[in-house]
Amino acid sequence: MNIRQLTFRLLQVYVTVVRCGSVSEAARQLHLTQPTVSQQLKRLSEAVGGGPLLEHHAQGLTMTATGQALYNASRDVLSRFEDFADQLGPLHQGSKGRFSIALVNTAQYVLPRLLGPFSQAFPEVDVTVHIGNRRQLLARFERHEDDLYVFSHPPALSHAVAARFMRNPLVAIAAADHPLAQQASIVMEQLLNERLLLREPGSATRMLLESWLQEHGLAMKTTLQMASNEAIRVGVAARMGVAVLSEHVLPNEHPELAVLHIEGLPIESHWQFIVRNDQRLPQSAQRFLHYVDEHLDQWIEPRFVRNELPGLLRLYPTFPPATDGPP
Amino acid sequence: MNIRQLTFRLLQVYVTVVRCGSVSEAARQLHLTQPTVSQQLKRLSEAVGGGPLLEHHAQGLTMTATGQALYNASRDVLSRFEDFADQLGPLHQGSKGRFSIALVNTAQYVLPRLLGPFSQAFPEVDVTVHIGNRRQLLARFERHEDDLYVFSHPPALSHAVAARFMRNPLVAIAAADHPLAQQASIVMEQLLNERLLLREPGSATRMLLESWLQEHGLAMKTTLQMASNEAIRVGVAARMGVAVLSEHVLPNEHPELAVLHIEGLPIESHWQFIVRNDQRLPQSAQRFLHYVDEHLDQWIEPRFVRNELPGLLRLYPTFPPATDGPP
DNA sequence: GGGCAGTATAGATTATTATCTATAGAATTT
DNA sequence: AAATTCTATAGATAATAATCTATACTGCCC
Repeated sequence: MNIRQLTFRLLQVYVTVVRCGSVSEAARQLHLTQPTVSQQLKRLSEAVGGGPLLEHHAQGLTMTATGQALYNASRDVLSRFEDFADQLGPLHQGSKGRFSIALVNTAQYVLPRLLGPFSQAFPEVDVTVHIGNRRQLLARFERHEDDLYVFSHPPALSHAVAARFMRNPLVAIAAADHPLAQQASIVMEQLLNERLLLREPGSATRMLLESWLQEHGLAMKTTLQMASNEAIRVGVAARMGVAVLSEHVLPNEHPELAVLHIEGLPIESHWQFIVRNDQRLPQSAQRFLHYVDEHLDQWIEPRFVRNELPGLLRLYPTFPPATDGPP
Repeated sequence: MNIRQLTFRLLQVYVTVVRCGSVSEAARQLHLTQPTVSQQLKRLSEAVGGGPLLEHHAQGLTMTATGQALYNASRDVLSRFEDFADQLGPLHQGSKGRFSIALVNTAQYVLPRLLGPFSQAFPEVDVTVHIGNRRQLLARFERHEDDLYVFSHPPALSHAVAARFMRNPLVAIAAADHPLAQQASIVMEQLLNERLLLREPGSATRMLLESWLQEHGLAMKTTLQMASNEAIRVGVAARMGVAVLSEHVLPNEHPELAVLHIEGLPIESHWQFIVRNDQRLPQSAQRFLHYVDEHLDQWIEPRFVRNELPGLLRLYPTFPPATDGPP
């Protein structure tokens, strides 16, 4: 590999092409013509010298093994220099920068409570938030699209580490004047006789409920799928049926709704941060995790706190590293 | 910072200049003329745009804060691409590459037992070993010159993590026919009445002994400084005096020497790996640590094993990462 | 088979980079 | 103070890189 003719620009172009999955599209994003990008790729491939980087298949590009390795290295290196660029001005340490975080739908109710104070404390950090259901998030995770992920049910962790930070109990709700709302103790079978309002298959909440039922040898009967948690909440209040929802989805005051007392509920689950360990974590994202660790107790009700961040933060030691070095 | 006109070559030049502490010297090493290097520095500084990088002082160069940050980033980035280059051929994972390790003098007796099998198992890894006394090693450590360090008495750990891996007991020895050699129990005061052969101040062995004595309110009397542990060993056999030495320095069979039974001895100390955490650890070095962790028991006598590597290795998770990636 | 979108190659132009020699200024040593 | 060593600047040149336009080659979709 001829490192002498390796430019950061070249890597930027390469990463863009991979991200876009298309040479032409990348050219457009970079405000270049398509032949330029093609030629850059060629030069890069020659500089690297490990055979071709990309292959053209039916739908879009595929990376070769070399291409994949180069992609990983490029991302790491570009990220490292973004961090450096952020350190430039007044010597902030991760208090300036950019990172992206992807959330499962349900977490969007609680994450603002962490992100809000954080971005107030570090206004110079740009946070990009992506919200999606579990399936979408898994795709993003596979493609290394974000720096941080919040899952309820984590993906296979061979290339990632997790830290739970918050309890996410699922409770059953019904309209306040629903017959079941009066009973002191209900068994799940009774609930299943009602019409059950559900999120789409693949959503974390639904998966949790399904696996809980399966464990207890039960199955759903009448169900009605709805697109969002709000829709479900409103639907329950309007007596369309009952639902099992994250407790956090409920507003603080909910006069039209009643939490049912079902044996075995609430179903315990947790939100957790997931960090890839085959990919650099930007300083600003490290800063965020540290900040959350320090302030979690102040931001959310004690009964929901479950802070496993210290274990994760051990991976990013002695932060901030401050200034140091040879004389 | 204009990342577009940032070349790996420029970073290489910069790192070399910093390492050499001199523009001219760097030019020589790089087979360039001095003005070329000067100008490269200028261009780099302009590309970075965070003010000057270096300052010329009385003795050599000093980095500015920006310069230091750039130096760190450059080292990381170059190291990352070296790893990538090593992955190129047949897809080895850290089984090809290069890293450097710095040892305290005493450890040179035991480290070959780890490095030997390792480089037999991974013949494609180049290991550079530096041996020095504690003082020299600290200087190297400060200057980020190596990837791995082996200390007995670790430096301040604010930018590093440590893992002990081996006991290093210090014992008192005398000639086999020395009067003390016959006694079943000796107190340290008796030993101090003999002439004590010592390493130079700053050596780890000597420091340990001194601090042990200080703790017990004792001080040395007649001493004789010698340059190496072998010299001391031979000196003791030749009845020049007695000594306190690492047990590992003794040959397996030592008919001319006797280990004395002194109360409070052996002084317990440990060898430990030190890894900077403000600097990337090359894959091959990670590989080495993993390998040591796995095979330590087979390589050294059980009574000397003290393996704290797992704690350290948690920092470098899921190794090797194998091939993975977006579809 | 004729478009159409994506990609690659060729040739040309301009901008930038890498490098040199020569020289001058600073600092250090003698 | 002279000599030596280091560093910076200027001017010149060859090499390389970045980029374009124009064109040709792919598949794929009707």
